[in-house]
Amino acid sequence: MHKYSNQTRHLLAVDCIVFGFDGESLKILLIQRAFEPEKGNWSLMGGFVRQDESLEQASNRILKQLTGLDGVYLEQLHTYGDAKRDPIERTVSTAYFALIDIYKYETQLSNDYHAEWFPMKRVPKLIFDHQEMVEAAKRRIRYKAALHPILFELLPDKFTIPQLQTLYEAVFNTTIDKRNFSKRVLATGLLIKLAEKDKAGSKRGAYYYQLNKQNYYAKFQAFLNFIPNPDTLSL
Amino acid sequence: MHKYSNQTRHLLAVDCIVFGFDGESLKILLIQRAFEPEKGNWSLMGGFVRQDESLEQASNRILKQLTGLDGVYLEQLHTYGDAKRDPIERTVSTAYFALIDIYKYETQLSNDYHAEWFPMKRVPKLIFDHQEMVEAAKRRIRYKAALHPILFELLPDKFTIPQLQTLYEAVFNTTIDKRNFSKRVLATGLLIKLAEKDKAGSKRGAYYYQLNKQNYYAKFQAFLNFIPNPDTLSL
DNA sequence: TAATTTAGTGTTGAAATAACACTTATTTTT
DNA sequence: AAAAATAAGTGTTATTTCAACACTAAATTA
Repeated sequence: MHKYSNQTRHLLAVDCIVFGFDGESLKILLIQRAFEPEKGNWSLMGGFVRQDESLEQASNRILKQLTGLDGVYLEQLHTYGDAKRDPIERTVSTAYFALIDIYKYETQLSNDYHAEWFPMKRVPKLIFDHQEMVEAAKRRIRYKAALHPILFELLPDKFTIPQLQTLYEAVFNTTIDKRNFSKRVLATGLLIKLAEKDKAGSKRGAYYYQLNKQNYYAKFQAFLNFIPNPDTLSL
Repeated sequence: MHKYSNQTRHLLAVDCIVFGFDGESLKILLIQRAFEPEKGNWSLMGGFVRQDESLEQASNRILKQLTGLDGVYLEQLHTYGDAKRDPIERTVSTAYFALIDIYKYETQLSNDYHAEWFPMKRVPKLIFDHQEMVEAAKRRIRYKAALHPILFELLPDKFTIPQLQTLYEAVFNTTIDKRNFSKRVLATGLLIKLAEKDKAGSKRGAYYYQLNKQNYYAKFQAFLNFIPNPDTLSL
């Protein structure tokens, strides 16, 4: 029995903007919608919120369905509540953005959902207001990454400084002086240098680093100023 | 007729965290809940989202009901969707925070809603998860105000630099050197000095300033670094 | 063994920031 | 009418941070 009688009830959904980094560019995982309307068109992965499920549970469930991954960095982005945003029936949707290690993504799932990675710069036309959600997610990841060390979530456990720099350059669509960059990131105290080298990326090989988890959690909220002149970039 | 059949429908609400500044401390407007459960206990002002109303429309409607104000600075904070957050019946609530000029607030409305201003540091126990919403709003206003000029929304059209400084000191719970503060804010190019003085606050009187609206909108998104060492403050 | 490729590192000038104290205008008190 | 009290307003300097800049080292390939 409903106890707040007389109040309208609404459909509630979550949509996930999934970011990955392939060493080259920042990418977003999209699916081809399986049903009408807009069947076959590109869309974010989403789903309805169930009766006894929190929004976080719903988004984690949907993310797991799509990627096979658990325990992913997931952050609530914004709730989209325009009465006309879904042409079928009014649906309010909370968008979450996720940062995953693209190499942990289970690619066989791509087939199930007709999923595909698109470079951030070449996102196709999307259904409903998903375009707007993606734009907001792009702004948010840049905003947040300029101040907090979230981009490590996109890398594997072991990574090199040149890889990290390429990631920052991709996210901010800029180039950074490598001497200044390495000084800056090492000064955060977030990195632990390993003895091992990555021999794949270059002839000489670059040392692997891993996150100092303790410092990472401790300093996460501080303004780290990872990026020179965030002002001058169009965030 | 429902077209996404089989999907659960949910109650949807908005709750508003209303900030004001009385020249002394940052305050939050709370109401005494008018009905059971928790009747008479302190609560945020909120209400259900109607059938054909967006979340923005709902929050503006509720804010107007409570304060008499239109066109207020209103920003979506977060959506709270825990299945058990409302003990009566599952309700998902999107929290908005509002910044108002406390002297434009129509105080006769206080009676209708048993509303009262509470200093940010002395917020009473609140119903449901409203405490958590208020904490999130406090973090957000600091985070945002450290980088963007939102606090002007709390001041009247004409204000003095000492008033502005008191506001920043209240929000960040710190003291700021007044020479450095005035250099910093004047350097933003956001202020226009008026010929008139405010004679109320001091014997000598302080010059009034007003916002340069054009620069305000143009520079709003830039990282203005309004606050020295935002790191060292517990944001 | 010479050539190629990418990793790794230090210094210096410029700009931003933080620390600091006195004078001025006005009102209130004596 | 003069003195005291109060808050406003303003500049300089040392320190820190930031941006600009180029060569050497390690390993592979030709």
